[in-house]
Amino acid sequence: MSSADDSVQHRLLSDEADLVFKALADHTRRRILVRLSQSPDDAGAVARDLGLSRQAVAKQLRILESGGIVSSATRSSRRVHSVSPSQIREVSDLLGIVAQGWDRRLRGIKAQAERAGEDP
Amino acid sequence: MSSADDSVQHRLLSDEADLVFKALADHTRRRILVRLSQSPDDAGAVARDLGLSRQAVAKQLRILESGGIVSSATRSSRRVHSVSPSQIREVSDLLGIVAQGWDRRLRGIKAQAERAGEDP
DNA sequence: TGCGAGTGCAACTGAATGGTTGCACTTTGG
DNA sequence: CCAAAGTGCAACCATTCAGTTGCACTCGCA
Repeated sequence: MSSADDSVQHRLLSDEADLVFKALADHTRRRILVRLSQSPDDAGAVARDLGLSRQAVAKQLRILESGGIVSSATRSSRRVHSVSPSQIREVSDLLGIVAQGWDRRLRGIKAQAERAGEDP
Repeated sequence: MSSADDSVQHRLLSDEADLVFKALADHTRRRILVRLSQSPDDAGAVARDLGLSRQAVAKQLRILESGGIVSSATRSSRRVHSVSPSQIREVSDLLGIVAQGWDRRLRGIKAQAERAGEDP
């Protein structure tokens, strides 16, 4: 096991990863994400489009923000939320490395795994 | 608004995506994933390593399987679970496109969107 | 033949969570 | 000046869910 694997596994199990994955795990939050990607807006406008209460959307936006997936800017009394792709790209890259690593490892493991299974 | 965006948004909101994201959202499941990536094994062995009951691990393995993230092979009375990277790669690519798309939208570039998104 | 180690299924519990409602506050515009 | 529309905070409800426990089953081996 290389130190690169250690780094990936550590990041996979970090608190930050937990926030990002949890933020992406909910269907409503992904709907908000899609809606926000079309045009940044305040919680009320998003709520009207998705057929939810303003507070429900605000709550989910807080979770999305905690994962760093959306960012907000307060303008006078309004709060405009927009998608910030950096964290999404981070997770994408991380999972890409993970899949690649396991692909490589699977090729090596396959033979001995079968042998060990056939004759333990 | 290209058809590529429609495809990405549809996949982001699909039931399948829901299963995958939910499977990745839990810390214990990611620990199981990491453990399984080091060597495929049965639920009991994983449970012993992680300090959990066998049934708890089996339950999480079922969720991981429903998301297509791990696959299992029954050998006699044992069930050996291993990571299957295809679904992880799928999510990685999806999020990559999403982040890229939003980056691109900020710059107003559309040419690559049509090429990158052939509709299935 | 029987014991140990593996499996699945099911019920239960406690915690987390998504959504609603209600209230108090700030800002804008007629 | 005051109503409309925005904000945050908090309590409450229903549902989901991770983990445990218990039971019945199958397989391999001594």
